[in-house]
Amino acid sequence: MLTIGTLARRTGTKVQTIRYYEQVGLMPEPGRSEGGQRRYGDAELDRLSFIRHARQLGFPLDAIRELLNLSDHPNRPCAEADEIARRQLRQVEQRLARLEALRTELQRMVRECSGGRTADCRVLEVLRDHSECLTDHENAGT
Amino acid sequence: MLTIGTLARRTGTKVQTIRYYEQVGLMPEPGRSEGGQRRYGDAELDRLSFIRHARQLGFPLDAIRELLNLSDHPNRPCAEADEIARRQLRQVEQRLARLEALRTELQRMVRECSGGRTADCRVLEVLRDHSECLTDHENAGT
DNA sequence: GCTACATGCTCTAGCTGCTGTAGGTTCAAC
DNA sequence: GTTGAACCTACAGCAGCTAGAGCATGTAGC
Repeated sequence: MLTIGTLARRTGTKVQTIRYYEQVGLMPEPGRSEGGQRRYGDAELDRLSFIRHARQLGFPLDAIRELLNLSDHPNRPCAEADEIARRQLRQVEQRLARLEALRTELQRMVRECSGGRTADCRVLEVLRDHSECLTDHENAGT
Repeated sequence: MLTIGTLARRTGTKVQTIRYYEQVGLMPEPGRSEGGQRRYGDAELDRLSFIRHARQLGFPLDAIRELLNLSDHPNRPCAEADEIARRQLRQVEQRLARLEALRTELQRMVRECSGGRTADCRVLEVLRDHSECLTDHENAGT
C-alpha cells in the first residue's frame, strides 16, 4: 500500500496533481487509512503512469480519459485508440508547422537587428508593421 | 475617433480582448464619449496592432509590455528588445525540439498499430510502458 | 507513552490569455 | 420617438495544474 506521497515520487507527479486527477475523474477514489489518508495499490500506480506518459506525449486529459476507457476493454477493436493517437499526431504536426514559421520570422528579426537605438530597432519595426513579415503566422504561439 | 468595435474589426481583435488589455495595463485607458463609451485614436490603433502582431509571434504579454516600453523610448539602445526577441526565439526552438520528439513517438505508435483488439493495441501498450519509447519527452506537450 | 516533525487532509485562490454571459445603457438612423 | 446594434460593468469559466492556509495524521526516536 502506497501513500499519495510515495505514489507521487514513483511517477514523478506532484501530490496535488494526483488529487486533481481524482477530482476530475481520471484517477479512482482510493481506499483510505483509518485516519482518512489515501492508500494506493499497484493498479493505481499503473494507471497514473499511463496518464503521466500520455500527458508527456501531449494528450489532453479528455483524450486520456478515452484511452483509459479503451484500455479497460481489451476485446474492443483498437480503431478508436488509433484514431485518438492520429488526432494527437495531427495536432502536433500543425503546431510544428506554426512554430517553424514563427522561428523563421524571429530569426530574421534577430539577425537584422544591428544593435543601435530602439528608434531603428528591427525587432520593434517588424512588430509595428505586419507587412514586413514573410510568413503567415495567425493563431500562432501557444 | 474609433469606437471599440471598429478598433476590434480593424485589428482582428475581439472587443473583450481589448478591454482585457486595458485591464492588465497593455492598453491605456482611452477617452470616453459623453455617455461613457470608449473612443480611440490612431495611436491606440498602432499600439493594438503592435500587441496583436507580437501575440501572433507568440510573445507573452509580459514581454510585450517590455517591448512597448522600449518602443516608447527611441533613444535607448535596442539591446533589450533584441534580447527579448532572442529569448522568444529560444523558447520557440525548445518547443520545436520537444514537439519533434513527440511527433516521432506518435508516428511510431500509429505506424505500428495493426488494427486488432485493444488488448494488443500498440498505442495503449506504448502508453503503458514508458521504456518502449525511443525519445525523451519530458515536460512536453502544451 | 510522548514528542517532534514529515506528511497528509480540505478548501480556496491563482496562473495565462482570453472568451462568454447577464443585465443594463448609449448611439445613430429612420 | 423608437428601434436595434453596439456599448457598458461585473463576473464566471476554459486547461491543467500549482501554491497556500490552517489543521489532522502517521511514524520514529527516546
